[in-house]
Amino acid sequence: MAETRDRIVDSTAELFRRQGYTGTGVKQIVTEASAPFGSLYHFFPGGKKQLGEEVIRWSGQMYLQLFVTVAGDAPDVATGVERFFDGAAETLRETGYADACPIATVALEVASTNEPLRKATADVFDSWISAATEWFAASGIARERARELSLHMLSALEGAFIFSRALRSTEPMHVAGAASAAAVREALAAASGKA
Amino acid sequence: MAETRDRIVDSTAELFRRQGYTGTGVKQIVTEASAPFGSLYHFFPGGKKQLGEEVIRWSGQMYLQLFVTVAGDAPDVATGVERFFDGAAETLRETGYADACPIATVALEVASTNEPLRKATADVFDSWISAATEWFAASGIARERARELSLHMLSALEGAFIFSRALRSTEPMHVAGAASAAAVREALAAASGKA
DNA sequence: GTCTATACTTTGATAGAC
DNA sequence: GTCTATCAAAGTATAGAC
Repeated sequence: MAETRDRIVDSTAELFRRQGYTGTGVKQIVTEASAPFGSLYHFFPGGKKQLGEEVIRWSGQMYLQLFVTVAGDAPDVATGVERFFDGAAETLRETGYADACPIATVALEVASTNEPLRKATADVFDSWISAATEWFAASGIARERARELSLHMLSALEGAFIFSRALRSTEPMHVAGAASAAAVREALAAASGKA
Repeated sequence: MAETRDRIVDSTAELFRRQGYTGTGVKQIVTEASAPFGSLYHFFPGGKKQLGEEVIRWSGQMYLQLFVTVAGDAPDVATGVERFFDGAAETLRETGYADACPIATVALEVASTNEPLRKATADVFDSWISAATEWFAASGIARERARELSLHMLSALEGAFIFSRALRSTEPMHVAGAASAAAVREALAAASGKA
């Protein structure tokens, strides 16, 4: 079994993604993590706020890593995009439409109510956008176009999470994935045609 | 000044969209609505749950109406799409990135925790998808393609709200709007080419 | 319909023994 | 580091006078 501190972070991340920040209580966190109540305030003297910020940043890194692993293994970027969306759809189905983006719910909750946490979500999103932009650019797509593609793809992904979870259907995720992959293929064709 | 009941619904909708369901308290609602505390339970005997469900459905209708008004006035569907996204970006900027989708935050919060409210968000989303599909189909786009376009466009819209609010930037919304409009133009060209 | 007071529960957080 | 008891505040909801 992992360290107490790690279990707390892990459980919090899982609860945040399903119930959001305000919907998750510290008592529920320590119960889920099988951790002593006192340990939460031992490791996170700043309480729920400090824990929340750390979980947002950590979850964001993990999810970026997942993207790199799943999409980076594909033969080309368009296929990589499609695989990532299909994987997200499969995860949704397997978990009863619970496990989606680890920080989207929190991001919407705190955007207008909690500046430190909002900043944390913004930093995570910036890191995703930068990583995707670099990835597309490495395939020969002009940097400006690569950034637009990244923003549109990530927006489609996040929005598809909302629809798929609410409708309990993988259709929105599969459609968004196919459309995003198509946009990437087009950009690739335009880039190679120009070269 | 509007009726007490209407003010309660209106204020709740505004608070839900900024802070979500769990983040909004009934005391805050009546304060914001300048309504007597007892009136909330007079008009909504089912309490916060009943009020929440009604607000979700009402907000969803209002937002669909806004879409029809803004996008329906445009000379063609692609321009309509672009105008709606640009309008959303403008609203975000004007309100300090607070006023986005009226039910997205709630939808993510309740998707795995509150079945009646989840159902309400699903019904609203279904109505949006159907309306957009009909709208695209009326321009000659094949119904199946029209549905895909609708899902992708609405996903991009919702996702762009997340990024724009967190990053406090209209860029994601403008990019998503331009990309969605481009996809619609392509579908229109394919439809007229085939005819 | 309005308004106040209040009951009951849950929340985040702290103290202090071990 | 662990664990329990407990606090003050905020949450939802109800009762009853007006």
